[in-house]
Amino acid sequence: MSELDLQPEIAMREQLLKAATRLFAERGYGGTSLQRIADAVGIRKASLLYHFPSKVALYDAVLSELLSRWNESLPKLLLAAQTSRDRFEWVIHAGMDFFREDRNRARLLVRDMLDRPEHMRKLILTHTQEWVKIICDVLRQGQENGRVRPDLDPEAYIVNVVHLLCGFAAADTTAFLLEPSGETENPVKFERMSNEFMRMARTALFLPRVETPLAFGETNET
Amino acid sequence: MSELDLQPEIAMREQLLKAATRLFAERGYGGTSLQRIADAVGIRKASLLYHFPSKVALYDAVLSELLSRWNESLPKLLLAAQTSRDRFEWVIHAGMDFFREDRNRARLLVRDMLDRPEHMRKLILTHTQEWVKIICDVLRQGQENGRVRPDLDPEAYIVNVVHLLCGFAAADTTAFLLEPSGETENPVKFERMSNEFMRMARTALFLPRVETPLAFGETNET
DNA sequence: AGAGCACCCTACCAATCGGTAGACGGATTG
DNA sequence: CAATCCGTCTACCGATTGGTAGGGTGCTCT
Repeated sequence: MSELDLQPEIAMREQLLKAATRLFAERGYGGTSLQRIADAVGIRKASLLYHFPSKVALYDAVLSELLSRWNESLPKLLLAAQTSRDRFEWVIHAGMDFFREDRNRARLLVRDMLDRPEHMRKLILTHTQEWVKIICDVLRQGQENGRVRPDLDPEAYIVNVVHLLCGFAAADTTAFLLEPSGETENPVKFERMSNEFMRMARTALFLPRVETPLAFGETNET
Repeated sequence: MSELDLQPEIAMREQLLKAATRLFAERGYGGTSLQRIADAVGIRKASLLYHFPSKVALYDAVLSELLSRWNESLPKLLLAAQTSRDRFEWVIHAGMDFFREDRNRARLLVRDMLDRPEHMRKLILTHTQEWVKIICDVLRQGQENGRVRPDLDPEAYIVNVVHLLCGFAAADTTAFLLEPSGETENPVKFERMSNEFMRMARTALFLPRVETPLAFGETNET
């Protein structure tokens, strides 16, 4: 009886959060019952409701844990980068890795955008408004310096890049178009998707080096 | 009593489809009950189940109607365009308008991608595979002709553009970042989003005209 | 006139939903 | 040892779920 429960109860709450994250991401809030979550970790529904007072409380906990994880990983990257080109690569890569590392995150966020738009709006506002502003300033500086394309719309550009990132939520489905036969494994496809994504974002952002029309094989420093 | 039912029963099935489309898009499959759909059109749940044998049947009907609408609008556009630049603008615009015309479409598709990935995979395959191939061929031709950027990955590019399109599903939420104060009305924001989206897709696709580095104010013919 | 059909209804079903009440066992603490 | 607390349990709640059975009602076709 002692070898059945690996750790006594240290991780029960975390186990629940993990299982709930997966299930909410896969089947949505309405499509996931407390029963199912409880089954996933091998306890009874009533025991689940001891740890979280209600279903929405559990859901909110899942969501806020995700956001805190995001909030703790981003600022470092913003500070770490040096040149503007660096900063670009780093930030986009950060977002991409964050979603690719656990695709449930993207799914969860997209789902919440669809299920509770007004709620997500506030949430996005408080969690991203400031650094959206920062990035926009950098972009406008770049436009004055002649490094960033002058016809780029900074805010709209960022939102579209976010949309591209969210695309990874459904990448398991859409990436199928890369090679319908389905021979290559998913990681390979994601690599192609990521590379092209980065190329698109980069090309649509920077002006080519003067007098060499190709935005291709660029070296990056200030 | 005769003025209550505007048209006798001509449109009952269509009314149901319309209401179901809206509700499924807003709250998802699991989050929408037959009761609610029936209420939305003012009949009883049992009467709904006369028109559609089950919930999934209704859902499938909603989905297949959406797809047929898409299938009937696309080929025309593909044929109508003449030059390759034309074709590009037309196709992307077609997708954009299709989703913007009724944002429930985007929401519904994205939801289904999340809810039933494997199902959507088959569906996407049968409905889009052929013209993805066509577009890819055109892109590769363009690469040989020196009009399309040589480092572009055709398939991955298309998938990413699709992701961008799907972004309109959540645009009500994300477009908030354009101007957090929320003064401008949504149509204005969507216009900005669309313009920047087109600019990104275009810039990341075409090589600039030789010796003029700006992809800006281009005239379009062969 | 009357048989059939299309359409909507009321009434009901078992199953599941989120959530509560309270008992039990095993530690911790006085 | 007794008291207490924590975590899980069984048992139950009313509401709602998707779905069925069958009874009208009115229209059409013979």
